[in-house]
Amino acid sequence: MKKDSSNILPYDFYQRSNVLEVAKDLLGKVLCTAFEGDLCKGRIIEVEAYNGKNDKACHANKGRRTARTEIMYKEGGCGYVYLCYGIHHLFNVVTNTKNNADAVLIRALQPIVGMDVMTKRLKSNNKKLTNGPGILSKSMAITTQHTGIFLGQPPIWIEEGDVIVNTDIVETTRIGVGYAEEDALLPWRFYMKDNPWVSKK
DNA sequence: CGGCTGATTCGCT
DNA sequence: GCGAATCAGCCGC
Repeated sequence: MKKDSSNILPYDFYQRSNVLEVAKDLLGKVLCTAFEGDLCKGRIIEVEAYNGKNDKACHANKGRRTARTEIMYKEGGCGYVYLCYGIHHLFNVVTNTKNNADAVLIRALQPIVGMDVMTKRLKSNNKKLTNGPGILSKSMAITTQHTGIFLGQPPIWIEEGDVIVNTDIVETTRIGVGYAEEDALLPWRFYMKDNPWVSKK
């Protein structure tokens, strides 16, 4: 039997100091959005960790602050959404405490609720709805205007998922961060082994 | 201020 | 398998 709203993740889940731990724990959790009455839910299948000022792949590397990255310095539990390649809205979860600019990029979901709405939002057909960071944001209707909002209530929140059993977690390098020199080699991408919703192949 | 690059995706040469 | 779409941030002039 499912519980109701009480299974929304508490903020102390996000505010732990080890972003790798939070990233792995987010696998299997359920990302939810509710815009204009359209409820959508997706199980988190794939994530990447970004470790604030010590990570050359992170926008907040060396403590950089701009209007965009300012969100990552907030306390854990809010969303950081930014525009990539001028087109795609990428959704991250801010972790750690205030002024520790860590974040977890949500890279892929397994749709659970609202596939019809997602399909309508994408316009283009015969594609998977949520197997990449840009496309999942589009399916869930998340945009840069939602950056900075907290994830404890509608329109965007994250719920407990089923307990993960008999599923291996693959740890490997992050995607598209070749510019990060030695940090590009860190095994900070996590996904469920053999899950068909993982991005790329 | 111009030019380049990117945590990507889609469509077609 | 390559390039366009198209914008925020950074660096050099």
